[in-house]
Amino acid sequence: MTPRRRARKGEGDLLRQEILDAAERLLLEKGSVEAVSIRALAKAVDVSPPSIYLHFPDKASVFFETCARGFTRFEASLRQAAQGGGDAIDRLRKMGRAYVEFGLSHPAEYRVLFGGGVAPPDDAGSDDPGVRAFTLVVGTIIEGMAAGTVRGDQDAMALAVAMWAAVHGAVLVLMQAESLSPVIQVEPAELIEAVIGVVVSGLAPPTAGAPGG
Amino acid sequence: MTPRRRARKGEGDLLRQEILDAAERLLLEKGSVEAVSIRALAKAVDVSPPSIYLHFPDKASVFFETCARGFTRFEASLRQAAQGGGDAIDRLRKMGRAYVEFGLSHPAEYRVLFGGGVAPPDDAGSDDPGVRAFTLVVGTIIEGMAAGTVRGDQDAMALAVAMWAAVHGAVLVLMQAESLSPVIQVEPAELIEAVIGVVVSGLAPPTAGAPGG
DNA sequence: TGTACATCAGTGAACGCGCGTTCACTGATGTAC
DNA sequence: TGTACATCAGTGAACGCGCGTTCACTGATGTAC
Repeated sequence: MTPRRRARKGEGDLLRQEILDAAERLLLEKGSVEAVSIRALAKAVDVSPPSIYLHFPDKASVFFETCARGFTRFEASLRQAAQGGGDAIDRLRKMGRAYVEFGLSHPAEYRVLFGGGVAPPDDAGSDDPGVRAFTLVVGTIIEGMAAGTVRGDQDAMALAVAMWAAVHGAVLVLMQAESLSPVIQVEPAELIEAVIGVVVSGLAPPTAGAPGG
Repeated sequence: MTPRRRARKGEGDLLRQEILDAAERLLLEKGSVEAVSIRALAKAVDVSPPSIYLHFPDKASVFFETCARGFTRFEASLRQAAQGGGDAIDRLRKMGRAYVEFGLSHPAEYRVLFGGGVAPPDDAGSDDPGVRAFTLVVGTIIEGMAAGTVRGDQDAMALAVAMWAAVHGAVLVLMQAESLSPVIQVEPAELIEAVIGVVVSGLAPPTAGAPGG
């Protein structure tokens, strides 16, 4: 391998960024951290494997950093949805859409972020962007309860988990949409709206006399 | 290693079953097929690695068969819930509980079955137990629509996917309940009921004037 | 019942592979004089 | 401006490891005579 042109002064971070970009790309392609080797990563950025270690202490660190970037983007997209106008229910609907769309457009990254594979650093505490995103949902639900547009007969946190679980499941189910298509003959876009529609109307106050949760 | 006492006549399947049992146990312990090696499996049944190949053509076959057993049990438990009394909504609620309880009591197996890792055989078609279980949900929803207890303004298949996604997400979120506990201070049992309550009331006909899905 | 033999469920050793990581080395870049 | 030198981002080769799988072999079991 002819040596990569050595980084000039001020270009020290160039390879580092290339590595992170390639890690993200390969993760998307391969679907899991285990399936992306340091060797493959090095090849993708046209560098020898040991070069990776000039920029990261070990493999886990590379993917941890990749995930940190992903989480930050995810939170930003949910926050943007939460800041749109409308009442709490409208905003919850928008956040649900943003969540599902993020997941479906970054499937491998999503899997890594929310698959429980990579734990956020212990020192992140509630500064973890995933936690911040969840907190956005909780806050919106509490606002809705105060305004009477969200049912008040359940714990706000429990309702937020319900919403979170539903959209999380929706992403995973829709990711397999191709393999499901022989069974389910419905358009993906319609499925997204159906899932969000069901869970959001489940968040509304129960009709008097209807079976509660 | 002192040779395992050779199987006697009629005991030919003994080791085979021990292997499948151990595979299931190790899968639960390790959490993924990749994390369970043939060598570890052999050690667990106190046999040399090549012995596995006397009973299965390769590693994938061992875990495929393990999963087939799991899927069958899963479908049975959902079917039992579906056969309970009550109207469609009641039965959907029971099926939801059965789904979540199955997932939480067989976490690793659940991950393998529904994580998209192991595909059902192509020749299974709609005889695949997973598909049969899903079909149960669709059928119950259609019954409910006919009886007017389930909303008729959406495709039955789409509503079934919504329900499926919600309970699937619930299982995965609740599996990480320990790591979530600093964030969510709600009892798991309460969370299960909240998720099912939300999705089931979202399946009911929308209140006139309320925002539909 | 006793003995020679076929069967076949088990074995230990070894295969080639890709992995993460370490090591001593190289040579272009930038700098001190 | 020219030259000797320090720096350090890159390199190729090799490490030890565990993996799935194959192979020729073994020896208890069951059977034919």
